[in-house]
Amino acid sequence: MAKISTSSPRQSLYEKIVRQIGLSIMSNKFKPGDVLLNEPELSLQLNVSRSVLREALKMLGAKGLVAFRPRTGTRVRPRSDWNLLDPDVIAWQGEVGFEPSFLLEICEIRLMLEPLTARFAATRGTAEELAFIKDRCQHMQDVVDSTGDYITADLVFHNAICIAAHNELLQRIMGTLGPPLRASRVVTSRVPRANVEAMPLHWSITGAICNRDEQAAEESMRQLVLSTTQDIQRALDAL
Amino acid sequence: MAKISTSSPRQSLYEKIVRQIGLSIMSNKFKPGDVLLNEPELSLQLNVSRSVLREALKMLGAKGLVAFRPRTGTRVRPRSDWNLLDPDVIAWQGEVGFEPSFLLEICEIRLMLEPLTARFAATRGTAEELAFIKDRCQHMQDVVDSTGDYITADLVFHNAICIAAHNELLQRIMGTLGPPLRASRVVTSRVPRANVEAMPLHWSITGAICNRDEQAAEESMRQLVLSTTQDIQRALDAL
DNA sequence: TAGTATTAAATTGTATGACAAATGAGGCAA
DNA sequence: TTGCCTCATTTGTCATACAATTTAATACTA
Repeated sequence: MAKISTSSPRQSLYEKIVRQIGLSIMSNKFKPGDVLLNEPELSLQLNVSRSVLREALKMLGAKGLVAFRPRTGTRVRPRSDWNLLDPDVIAWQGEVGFEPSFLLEICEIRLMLEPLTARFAATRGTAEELAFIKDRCQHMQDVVDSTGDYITADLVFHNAICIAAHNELLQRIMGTLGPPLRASRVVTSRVPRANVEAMPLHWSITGAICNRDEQAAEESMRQLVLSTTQDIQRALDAL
Repeated sequence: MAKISTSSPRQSLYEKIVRQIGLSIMSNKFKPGDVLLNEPELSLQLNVSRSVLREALKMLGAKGLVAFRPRTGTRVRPRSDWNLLDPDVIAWQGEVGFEPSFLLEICEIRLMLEPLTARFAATRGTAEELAFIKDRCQHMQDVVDSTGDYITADLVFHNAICIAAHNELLQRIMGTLGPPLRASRVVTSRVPRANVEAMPLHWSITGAICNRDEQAAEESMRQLVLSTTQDIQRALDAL
């Protein structure tokens, strides 16, 4: 088995600093509106040179997390300015723990995107892509009893459909929404029956797409997402 | 009248460099896979210090445009890795000229998002928010003969609906999709009749939302987006 | 006193030079 | 051929100095 490390083979110093400050912002250690320590002091406190600190801050600035002004300092921007779809921003939020409201918002976005995605897959998917979808659906069936594997297989399945829809921007959005979805699935998959009970819907989606039945593909996908959303909502309420 | 400048009151040097290299990438002057000049030479060529160049490159790296490796150099990443929803990335693409395929992809995303957005607005919008939607619809009517104003009014109208839907993530996505939408509207609005002919649909959306009629709101919004998409498609085909 | 211009201090912005660390390529040997 | 070693190239990191910008205090004037 190769390296498992999710993110840090050999992280550069500036990458560590980016991550560290990014996490500090997500965890509300630095709140929006707050002014960070000035660069010389902050670099001293983090034990890095000012160059490294600045490069890290610039990266955070590029993600919309902070803004710079001479004399005033570096300020954490309001949440509405953050690039919420930036992979790092999403990942850091996940490490700190997603807000339930954020997860529900993602479910809503998914409810908007996925049904039409399935429709487009049915319309435009190549024979190979449809075969792959079917294959991945079968794989879900195979690992239906293994919670962790099932979640991964589920994400791969939905991603396969997304690829068949032939929309690069859509793939990008769904891709960045993957990790939070995984997070919410972990919650819902506590109930072992949920996986088994969701399989019929997955099969009907797969069947509809492979039969080029746009309408059925869209509708069954809508049902699936609705059902998943309800599961997540219930699970979050139970906390 | 205050400053009109759309973007550059007094741009810092590193901001100029970010923009410059970013545009070079978008315009395919640096293609994905290409290796940039090494930092000392590039900084010499751009006439800035290596610090400034590095901070700029780090910002581009934060947006997924480039990757760094010792000895190998700084390489332009494949388009699939770009943060396509980053405001700057979108803006730079726009300055260079959007790919027609990209605009069509955006239309598809819009077709996915907006109908349900209208539905949620009908369900969850406050009285003030609904009043504002109505107000903005009226404003569209008022400026229906002024192409430029109409496009802006249209974007504001759709944004008002988005706000009433109460989904922060959705607002973010629609917000970043705004500029490219404006770009495509500029194409379609050449046909003067298009504006006038679209008004009835806008009014029925507004009416449905204000009457809390979710179903009608969703459906009429779907019709509007479909019709707009067809206009854009025709306009692009005609090029 | 009020209002305005000036000055000063604090912070980011920019430049330069030096060295460390990592990596890929080529040569060398088993 | 294969594996190891050496070396050159490039990014990574550090330190220091000074410029530019902006806010705030201060002095000055009406």
